Amino acid sequence: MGRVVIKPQKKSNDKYQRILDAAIIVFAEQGFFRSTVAQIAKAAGVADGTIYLYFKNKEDILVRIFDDKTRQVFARFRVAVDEADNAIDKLRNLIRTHLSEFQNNIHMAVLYQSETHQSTRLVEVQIREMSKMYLDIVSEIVEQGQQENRIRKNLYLGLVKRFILGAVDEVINTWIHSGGTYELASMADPLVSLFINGIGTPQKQGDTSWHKS
Amino acid sequence: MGRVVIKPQKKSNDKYQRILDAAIIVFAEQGFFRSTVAQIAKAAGVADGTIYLYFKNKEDILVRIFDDKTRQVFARFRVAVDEADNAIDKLRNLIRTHLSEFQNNIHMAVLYQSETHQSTRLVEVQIREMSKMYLDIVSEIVEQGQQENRIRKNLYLGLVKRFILGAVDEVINTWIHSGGTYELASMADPLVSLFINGIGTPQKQGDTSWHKS
Amino acid sequence: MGRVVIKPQKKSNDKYQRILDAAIIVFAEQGFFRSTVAQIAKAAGVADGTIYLYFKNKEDILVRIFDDKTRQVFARFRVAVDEADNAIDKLRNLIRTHLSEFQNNIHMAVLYQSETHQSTRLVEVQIREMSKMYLDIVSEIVEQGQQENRIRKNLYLGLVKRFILGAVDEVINTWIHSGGTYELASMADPLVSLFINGIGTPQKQGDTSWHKS
Amino acid sequence: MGRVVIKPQKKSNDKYQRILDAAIIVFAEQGFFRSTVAQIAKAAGVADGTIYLYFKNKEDILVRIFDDKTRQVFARFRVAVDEADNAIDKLRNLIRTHLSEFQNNIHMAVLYQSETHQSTRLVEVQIREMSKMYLDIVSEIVEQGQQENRIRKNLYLGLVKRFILGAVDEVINTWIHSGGTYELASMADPLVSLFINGIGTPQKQGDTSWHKS
DNA sequence: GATGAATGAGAATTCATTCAT
DNA sequence: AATGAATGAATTCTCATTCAT
Repeated sequence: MGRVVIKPQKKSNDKYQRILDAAIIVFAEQGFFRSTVAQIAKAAGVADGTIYLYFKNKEDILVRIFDDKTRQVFARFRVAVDEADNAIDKLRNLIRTHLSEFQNNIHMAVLYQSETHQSTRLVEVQIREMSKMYLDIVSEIVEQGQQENRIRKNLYLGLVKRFILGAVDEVINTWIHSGGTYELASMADPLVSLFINGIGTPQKQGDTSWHKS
Repeated sequence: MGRVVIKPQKKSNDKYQRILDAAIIVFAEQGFFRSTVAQIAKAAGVADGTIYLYFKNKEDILVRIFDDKTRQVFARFRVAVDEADNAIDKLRNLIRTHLSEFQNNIHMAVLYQSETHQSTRLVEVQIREMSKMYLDIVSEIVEQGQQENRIRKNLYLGLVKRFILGAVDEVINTWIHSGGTYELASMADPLVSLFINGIGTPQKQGDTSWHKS
Repeated sequence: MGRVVIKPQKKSNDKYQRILDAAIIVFAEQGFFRSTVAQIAKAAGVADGTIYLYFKNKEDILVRIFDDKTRQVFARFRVAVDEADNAIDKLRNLIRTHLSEFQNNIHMAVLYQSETHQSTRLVEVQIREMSKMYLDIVSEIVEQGQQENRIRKNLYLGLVKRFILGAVDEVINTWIHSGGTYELASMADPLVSLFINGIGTPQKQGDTSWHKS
Repeated sequence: MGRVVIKPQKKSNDKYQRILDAAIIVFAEQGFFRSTVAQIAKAAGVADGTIYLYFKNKEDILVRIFDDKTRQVFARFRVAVDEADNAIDKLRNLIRTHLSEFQNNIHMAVLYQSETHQSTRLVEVQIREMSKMYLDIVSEIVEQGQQENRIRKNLYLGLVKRFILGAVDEVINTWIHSGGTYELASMADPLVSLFINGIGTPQKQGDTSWHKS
């Protein structure tokens, strides 16, 4: 996949990309089931039949979107995290990148939200993989934070990961349903603060941890 | 099959409920668009045409599910919250009820997760209303907690609400995709602890702001 | 329940009439195929199933309408014709009655127009019979007129009958599609005049009609 | 007109015509409502779905039949009329063409008879337009005849038009219901004679003959 | 490779008719 | 007799996919 530049290949690749990009928009705007292959073809500026030269069927388009596009996005998460040193900064970089990538790509954000919350996912494998990748990064950060003594040690890591991912997801979902207007990335710092400090008053002995009762 | 004869209720209400209950299962298992009216009819033990005596069309079934079922569930949240005195306990009751209601109603949980994360929702109005109801309860609790000095005052309330709802949602979503096997309600206390205390180490005094690096 | 036996019988008859009358209106307004049995039942103020106590099926309603109602109307044509002495007056009475009956019964007029011009008539037998009855009356009148020397003898009777019936029908059809507003019966005299005198200028002599007498 | 235009293809034009022609026959034989799209497709030798590449829906097929076919027919009336000089000959040409066109096109004749006599017409606009066109031609002829002193001047023109059109229509309708067997066009001359001379005895002021042959 | 016309399986919905009450 | 809920056959229309050009 890396060498490139052979003419027919390039041209094909061009159509492949155009179809993929068109599909992202059409799927995001109408949902997978309400979208028709004809709509995607029209949006991509190709004939209906051409779709089937590049994709096995309608569902395959969705699968490839997740294969190609979301992998790229998630790769950037890795980079962003590696750019920071301590756990808190890593977490902040992760969330900031997460929010800004989705902000720059509202159609992918919509697709991702929609597909991840389906019970019978069309892209089950891909989502599991990406979800795991994301949660592994968070795990890594949390564990580093614990070593750095910036993050508490008596945590249920499996839950902490959901806690963080879920909050970020919901912020994105709210943004989507508001029409994607306001500045999403600016939510990163306040979110990290909530993750780290919680909402409780710090001065109290305040331990309401779950293992108590 | 012969001994226990359950009388077919002459009350049409019976059929209405049977169709509704059947639809919840079918929609949850296959998704709205992959489900056919014939499947629902079969699951409900009625003829295809009978569906249309009780529902305007396929979409109307989904709308009524949200109108009827989820309202009932959300009414219980209110009750649970009112049973507690202080804000922390209210929050714990809310989340515990939320989790246990969805645990007892996995199909509704699936439907709810799916519909709330669609971009073009079929039940937009209902979801907006319920979402607002839920977030209002959370607001109320947070504000009471601030008066009780149990919850910090320098909070961005709009974000705090998403932060809490998102985390709970993600816990439910994870549970659904694990097959709904483990005890969901037991996540309530650990979650509340995370909300209140965050994941940061508490020993640092006075640092409650997020912009301090 | 068995005490009063007379009432139900009368009541039944009442229901029969109500259904028939309701059906005439519904069929006229929507056409036979677009009308539903449920609509007729509702218009008649009876239950759907009740229709089937009085009529074999939907088509049977239409048949009975023609059997009952139109026979009554055509009976009056006979009476009107018999009230006049000479052929011209008989023709005038026939047409005047025809127009005024249909004017007083626009829904029947609509039904009649519609059904008589269908290729596969649902009431073929009835229409043939009534058509014959009408044309026979016209024949009778024309023949009497020929004996009275009021009507030409070198006529193709089969055509003359159509010529008269067609013109009257078209006048009615035009009236229907104008909304049935103006005075239909007033067309009788001018029509008869056209039938008798034609539209040609009378002054010429030395007749050469279309076939050599 | 702002109708939705369906792609006029070169090769597909063939299919368009085949569907149209098949539909004329199917509609004529069974009536619009009893005809199914599947029947038309089968008669045209195409798949059911193919119909919808060329027509918006079932009703659209009927509309296009009237748009396309009947306009052609009516155009010929104009030509036939223009070929004659005096009013009587024009009228004869009109009626002769009318009868022979419908004779050569019995299915269209059936469709036309049926649709024009419906109260709620599916092709209201088209029929109104064609009806007006026809009646305008008749008006023109009559007025010319009056100038030529071949047609009486004290006529109610609105009625005369109906009188002529109705008689012709009825002759066609009778022919249709006889099975379309005999020679329809041969009715033209006798009909014109009836229009001109009427059926009354000319004894008063002599003859009412309309032409010298 | 591209095309887009053609296909036909499949789905939603309607409604005449039946039948238990 | 009267009801009207229930039925399911029948119909219209959509759209993913194919294939001849």
